[in-house]
Amino acid sequence: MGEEVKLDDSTVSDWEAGLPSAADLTPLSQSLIPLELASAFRISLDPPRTAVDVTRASRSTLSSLRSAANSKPLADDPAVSDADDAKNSSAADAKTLKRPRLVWTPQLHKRFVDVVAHLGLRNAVPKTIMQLMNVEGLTRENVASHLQKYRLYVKRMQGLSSEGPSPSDHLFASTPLPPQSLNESSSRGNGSSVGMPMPIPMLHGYHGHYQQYGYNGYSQHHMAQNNSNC
DNA sequence: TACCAAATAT
DNA sequence: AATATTTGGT
Repeated sequence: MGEEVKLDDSTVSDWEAGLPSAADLTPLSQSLIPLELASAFRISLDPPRTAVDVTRASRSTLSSLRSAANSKPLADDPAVSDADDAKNSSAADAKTLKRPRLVWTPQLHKRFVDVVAHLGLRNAVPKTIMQLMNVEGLTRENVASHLQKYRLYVKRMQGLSSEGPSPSDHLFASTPLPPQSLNESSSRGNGSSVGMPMPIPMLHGYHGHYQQYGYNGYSQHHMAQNNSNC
């Protein structure tokens, strides 16, 4: 109850405003204690950190700040502004960096299903789905992998119509099946029909620029049972 | 290049 | 078990 600390990119940017520039700081990859001193006083030095470590650490920091502010401690946030990241570690490593495994929370999965339903199963391909979901940090591969499983689930469910989902279907079963949306224009190869004025009324909700879907590196353990039914 | 299903890896 | 990655094909 009460006390909601709004924490977004602009807030973080404000904090960063007064800070020394990266050039003024000793790189984290470099030890603050000279080697000789360290050994003289038996100070154990931290192992050297790579740029990847540093980037991961700052992701993690921002991530935990956001989830704390969210009072939604169970789901972390993928959204680490790459605007800032890009300054530090060159643009190249957005690809190079090993992201934590994506966790398909019920919210994230719901968004996925909404988009797929909107496109119709025939037009729903990974790239388009990813774009329409508009979740920062979500990759085409993430979506492709999930889509593959989802298709199997749908096929399985259609085969055995009128039968309840298997107990192993937790996630998929938590979202109603796309009402046979095998519709929509079947043009593959050039999907420019999507994204213009009329389409996608159903994707509400996201006025803000950020999402707090579950991405999240560690602890997949306790994921709360978030079964929101309409 | 994107896509796909299947197999396989983590 | 859930997600990622590889493979071999369109």
